[in-house]
Amino acid sequence: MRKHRGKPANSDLAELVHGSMAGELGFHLRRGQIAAFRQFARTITTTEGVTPGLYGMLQVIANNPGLSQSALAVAMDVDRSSIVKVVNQLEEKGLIVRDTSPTDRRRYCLHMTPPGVQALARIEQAVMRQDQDFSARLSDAERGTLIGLLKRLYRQDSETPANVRE
Amino acid sequence: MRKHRGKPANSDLAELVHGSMAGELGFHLRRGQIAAFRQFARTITTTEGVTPGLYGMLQVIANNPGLSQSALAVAMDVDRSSIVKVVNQLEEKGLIVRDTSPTDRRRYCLHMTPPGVQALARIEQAVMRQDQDFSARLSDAERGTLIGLLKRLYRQDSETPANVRE
DNA sequence: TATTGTTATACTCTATAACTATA
DNA sequence: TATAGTTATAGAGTATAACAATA
Repeated sequence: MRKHRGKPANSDLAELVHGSMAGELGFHLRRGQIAAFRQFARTITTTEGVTPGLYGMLQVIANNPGLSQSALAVAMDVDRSSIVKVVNQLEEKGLIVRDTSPTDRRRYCLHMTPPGVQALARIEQAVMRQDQDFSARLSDAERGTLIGLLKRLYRQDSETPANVRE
Repeated sequence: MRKHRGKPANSDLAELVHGSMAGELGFHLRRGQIAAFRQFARTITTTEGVTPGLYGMLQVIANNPGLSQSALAVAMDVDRSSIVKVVNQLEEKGLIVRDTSPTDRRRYCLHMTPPGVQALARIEQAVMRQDQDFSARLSDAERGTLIGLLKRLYRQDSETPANVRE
């Protein structure tokens, strides 16, 4: 998580021109996402020690109990080797457990622990509050519009037919 | 830049539930941005060898000729020590030059080279085309609405009074 | 004293490849 | 043969701290 630095002391940096990027959707998307990460870091990560990625992982485990590490890796869109350390951390924190699968001894079934469920419930409240604060400048209707437009954007990426490999 | 892997072979991963994240703006913002990065990687990075960050840096240099490395660092929101390697790369590629400042011998003035200008013009065309493709599912009006809503979101982050340090 | 660019160093996140134990 | 989890290793990308030259 990058630390958020304040405004620069150099006032001659204030009026930088961004050229054609000002018209690019990707540019504004990136900036919006960076702003969202920052606010998450200021509020949730500082108080709960959980990054957006870790929070997402907890939500996926909580909402899909018993899923394997490989399944979690796909859900998080990272390699399964990259999942190991993170799952270790969540386990060491006592938030989740690796149950051995009764049917396949290669595989772990990931579950929340009772303290994990409790922690997630608390974090979830904070995240939802923070998310509302973040979009405080938008009306409820505008917020809904924005989410709807974003979904239509990124779904084009995930609606590739499953039998087609790139 | 992360490589984009195709759909998983495991079909049991298709229906993962995301719980309360489905209602969080930050979640959809992140997914939208990841999708945008991916398309950029598929198109621009593959053909031009330029990441979104490098492209942004070239645009800032091109549109603010003579700026210092420190100014560029502020514009990119990274530490000035992190800028050195990237500026080296752009210089080695012959896209920019470090001119010594006539008034301050500590400082470099960054400028595009003629080949750099040419390369950026070509990349910019590709980026704008790619950006249009990315939002092909939106009408022009919807695209404008989306950009407008995003601006209102992230500007709350940058409209902090300059004299207030966090 | 403060600032600019630089270097050394470390940390995080991620990927690739190879290994093991299962299937 | 293929899959699940793991390890070793490497590469981005970034930060912090300290330094020399200059202001």
